[in-house]
Amino acid sequence: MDPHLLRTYVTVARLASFSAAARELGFTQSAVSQHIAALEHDLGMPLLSRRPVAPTRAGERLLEHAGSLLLRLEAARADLARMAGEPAEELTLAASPLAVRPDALAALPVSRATLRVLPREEIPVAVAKGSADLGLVDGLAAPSDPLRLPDVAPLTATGVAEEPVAVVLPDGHPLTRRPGLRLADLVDARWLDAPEAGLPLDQLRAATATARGFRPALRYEGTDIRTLIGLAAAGHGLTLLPLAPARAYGTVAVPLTEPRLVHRTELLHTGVLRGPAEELARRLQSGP
Amino acid sequence: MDPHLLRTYVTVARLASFSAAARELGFTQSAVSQHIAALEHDLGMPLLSRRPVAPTRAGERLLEHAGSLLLRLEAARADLARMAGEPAEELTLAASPLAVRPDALAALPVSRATLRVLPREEIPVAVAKGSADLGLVDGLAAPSDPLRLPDVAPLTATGVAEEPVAVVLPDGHPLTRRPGLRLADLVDARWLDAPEAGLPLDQLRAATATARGFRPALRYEGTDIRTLIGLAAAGHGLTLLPLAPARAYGTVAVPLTEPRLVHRTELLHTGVLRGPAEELARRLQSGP
DNA sequence: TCTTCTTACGCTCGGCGTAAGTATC
DNA sequence: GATACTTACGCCGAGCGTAAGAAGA
Repeated sequence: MDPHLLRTYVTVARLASFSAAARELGFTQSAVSQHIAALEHDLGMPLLSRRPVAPTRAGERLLEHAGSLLLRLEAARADLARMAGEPAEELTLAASPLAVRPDALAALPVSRATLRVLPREEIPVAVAKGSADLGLVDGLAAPSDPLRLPDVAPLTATGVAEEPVAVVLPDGHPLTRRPGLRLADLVDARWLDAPEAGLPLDQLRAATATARGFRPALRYEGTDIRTLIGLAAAGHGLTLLPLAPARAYGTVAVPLTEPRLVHRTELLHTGVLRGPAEELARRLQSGP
Repeated sequence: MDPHLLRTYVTVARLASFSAAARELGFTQSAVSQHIAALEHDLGMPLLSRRPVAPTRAGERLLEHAGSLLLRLEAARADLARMAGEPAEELTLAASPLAVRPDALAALPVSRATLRVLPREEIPVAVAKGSADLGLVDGLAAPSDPLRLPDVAPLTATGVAEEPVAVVLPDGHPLTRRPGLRLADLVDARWLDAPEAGLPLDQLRAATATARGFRPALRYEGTDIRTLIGLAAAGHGLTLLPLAPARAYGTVAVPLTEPRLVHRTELLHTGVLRGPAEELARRLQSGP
């Protein structure tokens, strides 16, 4: 279970070829063969079927383990490396689309900073790997509950903002008049499926015992919120957004009152913060 | 960052001695010295201060990473090993104290089974490492929300039971008459601190923005629920328990209505279930 | 027959133990 | 000076590449 062997294993599995993996890793194909043989011998079972090269059942399972193992290994190295060098002049902030609020933008230093917008799940990974110094993630949670983040490495999360969530309705929709909406009112509605730009609807599923999942309508794969709101306003389906951006373009959005959920933003970082990263973190936390 | 080196490192750090670690690991003390030197060279920084042997700041951080890393490595091996051998006759069920309900006990096979009661946090670890085939964990959650479990390895969790939670009150307590209690009514109360037997109060803290933590009273370190109830009935402090056990001994317990939380029990297992484990899992899931 | 993985074999280097060295209590 | 970690050095084995072998398309 040497990480080197695991690394070759996942590469072989991904490329479905010993020789291609060898090229990518800079080994001879013989070495790759020996790696796999060693791993299979160590675990006492075949991991790959040959011709065509495909993981066995056990191999599939190993891939799940290996992924997070190698990620954590990389995270540990990156974390320690950050402690060694000097405070680092340049700064990278990774944020999910809805986590970027005006006050966060105001806190950014004018130069030597990069703002990288990524899908929600990739934020913790980016911070863990060290490809970002700080992360801003958003999500749905009960008021003052922490977000459910995949713990990909020992990261520290601190809440920086909470605000109500609202359902964006097309102009003239019958529910427009209401001051607040319950999710139960909307079980028959069609929802926009926007995994990158919108809020994760699957977190709502648990809350609504009545609804057996959400009926998806159009799917939007971009990260632009304005487009998402446009789609909702055009009647392609409902979408859930934090109240402020939901109403930013003059669209009609009604707060969601039941279940009681808030849009929460958390700041993610590793153990020690120094230099510009520390400065930015302080400003983001005291910001709103 | 070879796992062998990490293992040596955590051992040295734990024992605060190179030579003691060498004895425990079956190496010469010279080899241990070389391991640490190799690790420090690889990461480019000192990890341990010598005389006395103690982790540096970076070393402390590495310990956090190394712990979960080695655990996951062990979990991966155990998981794969379980897929290889035959379905295994003996069966071990690890459960937290409050997860063991009468219906779970009824589902247990009469022989060749072990029921191991452990503190809540150790259940996922036991299942991951393979020292238990199945796990039953309990905790507090919003209705039909999954529990927040530390993801120590790719485990599958399925809900098996949910029931109301109640506050155990001493006889004659002023709040006894009420049909239901809100946590806000109880912020001034003293709570029993029973991390192993009781429910995790820290999960409540987030829910009560008003209360700045709970005022702890007596601390109980055992796992026996009857004792815990006895302490509460004797007026040593309040305690939170699932409704049924809370009232099992004729004690006064009032359901908690706000925040809306349930006592949830989940079944934990790894990817594939075979033999008696599969049988038991099915019975536990359909049980209540 | 060509491609692709496996096996044989030799070489090199990593890693362990023995033993000598060094620093701290 | 005793204890505990480090360094020197030699030996063995792990792991890589070259090259030959086997098996499927």
